Amino acid sequence: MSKAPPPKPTDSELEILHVLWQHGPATVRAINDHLSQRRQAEVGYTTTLKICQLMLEKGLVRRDDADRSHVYRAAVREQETQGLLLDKFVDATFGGSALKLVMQALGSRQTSADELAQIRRLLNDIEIQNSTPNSDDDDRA
Amino acid sequence: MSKAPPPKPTDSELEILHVLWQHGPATVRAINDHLSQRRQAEVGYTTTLKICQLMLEKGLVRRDDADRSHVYRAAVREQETQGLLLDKFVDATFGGSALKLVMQALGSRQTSADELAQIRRLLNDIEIQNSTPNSDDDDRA
DNA sequence: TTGATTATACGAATAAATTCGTAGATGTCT
DNA sequence: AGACATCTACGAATTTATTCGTATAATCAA
Repeated sequence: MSKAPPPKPTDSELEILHVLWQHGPATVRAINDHLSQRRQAEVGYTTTLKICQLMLEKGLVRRDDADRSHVYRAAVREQETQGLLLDKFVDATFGGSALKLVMQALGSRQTSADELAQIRRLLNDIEIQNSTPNSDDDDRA
Repeated sequence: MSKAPPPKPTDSELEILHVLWQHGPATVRAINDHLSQRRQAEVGYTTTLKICQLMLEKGLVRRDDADRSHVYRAAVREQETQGLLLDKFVDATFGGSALKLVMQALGSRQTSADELAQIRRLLNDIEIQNSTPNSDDDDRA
């Protein structure tokens, strides 16, 4: 039991993860450029560097330091991380009820017909899976 | 322009708001009892008191100090507050895409048939509203 | 009345997240 | 080589959230 799972990223860390997920491995310089663009104000270079270093210690990113400009890449998957954050958020804000969250998200917001269709498709898939319960047991039958 | 809208509550503040939303106006003692129950560890009484006082300054709660034991009540509505928090969360975690959030919430989670039915009903309502866009204009047609 | 209980107010310690300055190493250009 | 730019490492200031101790006032019980 030597590996602790990476902790929940903070807001700033999540912002950097978004850049890495979207653009792939990048130097601190490149990350900083993206962040500065995405915001209204400039971000200090050493600020970004510091957060990258902290993320490395936490296991949220890995880095290749073969060259002088180290290259960082995400060490956590986008969906898994979002799922982790979502769990916490649902607990804290909606008392653990994912249904309430979905209702709120869909109800108080403009949703296009295309998006609604996607959700319907997902609902169908889920119901199919629910009616075909154990797919991991009968693969050797 | 004298009133600033109440700010986003912190995690602890949200926990207190949950108590007030669920049980109505309450003294610090009562709030503290609920919090202590809801958690594993005890919460210091003055900790709860302090947060209530800060929430009062922020406009998140109001209080009746007619009696010696002041009575606090929520000054923000549950749905509005959840909507506010949800917006921030969707921006930070899903790049502003409520669809991704819903897909993640439904996809990586056990959802009962009953809940799925509720969501379907909501989808139907939304589509009806989308296809009857301006209900406040054509009611005199 | 006097002592114990319970309340509020206030200050401050602690912890976490964010920010940036500075030092020193390395690389580049002329 | 020498001047200048760029990178990492590190320390520290700042801010925010959380926690609780202590002082003081009000209430209650004997």
